Amino acid sequence: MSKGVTKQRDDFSRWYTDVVQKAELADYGPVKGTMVIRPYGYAIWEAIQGGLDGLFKATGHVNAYFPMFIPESFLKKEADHVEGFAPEVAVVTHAGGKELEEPLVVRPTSETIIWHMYKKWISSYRDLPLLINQWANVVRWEMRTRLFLRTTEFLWQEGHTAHATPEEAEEETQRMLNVYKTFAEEWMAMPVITGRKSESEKFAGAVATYSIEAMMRDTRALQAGTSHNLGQNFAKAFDVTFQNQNNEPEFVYATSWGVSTRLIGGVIMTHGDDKGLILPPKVAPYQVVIIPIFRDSDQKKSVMAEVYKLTSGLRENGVRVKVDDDETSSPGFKFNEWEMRGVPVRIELGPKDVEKQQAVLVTRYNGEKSFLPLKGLAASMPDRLANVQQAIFDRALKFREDNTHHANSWEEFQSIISEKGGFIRAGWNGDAAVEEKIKEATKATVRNIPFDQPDDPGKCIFTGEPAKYEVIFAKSY
RNA sequence: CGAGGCGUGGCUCAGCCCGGUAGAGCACCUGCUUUGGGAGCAGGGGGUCGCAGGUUCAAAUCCUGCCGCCUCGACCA
Repeated sequence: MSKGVTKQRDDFSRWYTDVVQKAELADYGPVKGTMVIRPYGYAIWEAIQGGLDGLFKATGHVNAYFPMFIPESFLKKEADHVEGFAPEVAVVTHAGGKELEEPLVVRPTSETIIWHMYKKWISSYRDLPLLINQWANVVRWEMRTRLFLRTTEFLWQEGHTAHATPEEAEEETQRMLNVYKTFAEEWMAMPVITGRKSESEKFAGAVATYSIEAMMRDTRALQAGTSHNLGQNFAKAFDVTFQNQNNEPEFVYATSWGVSTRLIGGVIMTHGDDKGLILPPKVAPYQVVIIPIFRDSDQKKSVMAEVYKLTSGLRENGVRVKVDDDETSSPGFKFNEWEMRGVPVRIELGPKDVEKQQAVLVTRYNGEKSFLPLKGLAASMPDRLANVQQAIFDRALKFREDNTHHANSWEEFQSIISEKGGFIRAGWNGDAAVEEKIKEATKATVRNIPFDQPDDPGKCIFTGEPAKYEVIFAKSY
């Protein structure tokens, strides 16, 4: 591993790829656009899965698994859906040494196969709601790819629910969007704006799409999760009806919602600095790394005795701790290495510390160094980690606020986008053609229409007409 | 698909113009000395120069074709 990474200020994209590879989160696969998620990166994903899965279960969902191969004809059953996904599906035409009777598509998302199955499982209002989630991989043949942010194959979870009324479906759609908001903010320390997507950006086959949008450290926007109200579109396409309490047949109402390994990209770009990753304690594979320091075997003995005592104390307090006792690399090397990997807290313990019964503690996000008595250190760690978690959230929120602007005229809008970047809150008349023109002129798009609306959305930034909403404009990933 | 660029040890690249023993830094291995912010010295292993043809006494180097990758545009969690 060579020293350092490209500075964020010099080239943010290169900084990102450098960090991903040097922190050993991921590497490129041999097929264009594919990604190998390395153990350290996968451990972050496991922490994300663990947190989200708990929130899904707490809201009544259960996990299941549906096949990766879908008959090509399924995809064609919903008009918008096929139109949206056809260009990016991988199709299997040969298998078992023969050409297949019907080609199979590798799922780009699972609505079609799931609704095919739901038809078999739903017949009465008593079968509803049906609240299923799956953790899976999906494949979308994208033209331009970037590790974690957009890869040909990626890991995600997709929730697919079935309801008896449109109100229930809408309620579920919003509930899960809020689960995503809670997770993003409380686990990943990534502040997000919830809102509805414009017609042009909504999911292929949805009635309405809602999203959480976060700001990265280069002030661009990242769509970090989406929740869709699918109405009866898929129920109609797959003929899924239930008998209601009046003994009448009715099409089922659907939702789907998902987040992906893109979240890892989000956490990197929300908190990272020129020394590398900064991980929120709640999703960090290791929350504390201990680096023992010694010269000879006598020192090693006394230092390691304290290290093991401290380690077991931390574990008893529920802290994920790593002891880096590799004797082939120097302490200085390890400091840099674990900073690159974003471990929230580093503890140095050497002969001087054993003598004084103290340890050196350095917090990653601000580089603060303190000397603390060994006594009580382990017990205080959960609180310290909680403080770090809160501090990096606050810092990210302040960054977003500092880089969110209001524009009152088209000229002002253009100059903000070209000179400052960031989010712009501005009025929009809701016209897709206007949205497209703004995109052509500035590359900024409507990220979402925030739920949090002012009493008067003002005038449309482009046409000057009365605005329908105040929306978030930004350049995005 | 349109426009540029690049393929040489694991990585980053030099060498190519002007044909003649395949190199550097990092990484790796061994030994000794080191270890509180990316240790030092000594020794060592590792490359069909993307692939296939051609020119030549001789090709990493010149010519032709093919393949792959990267950057920028049209698609997107």
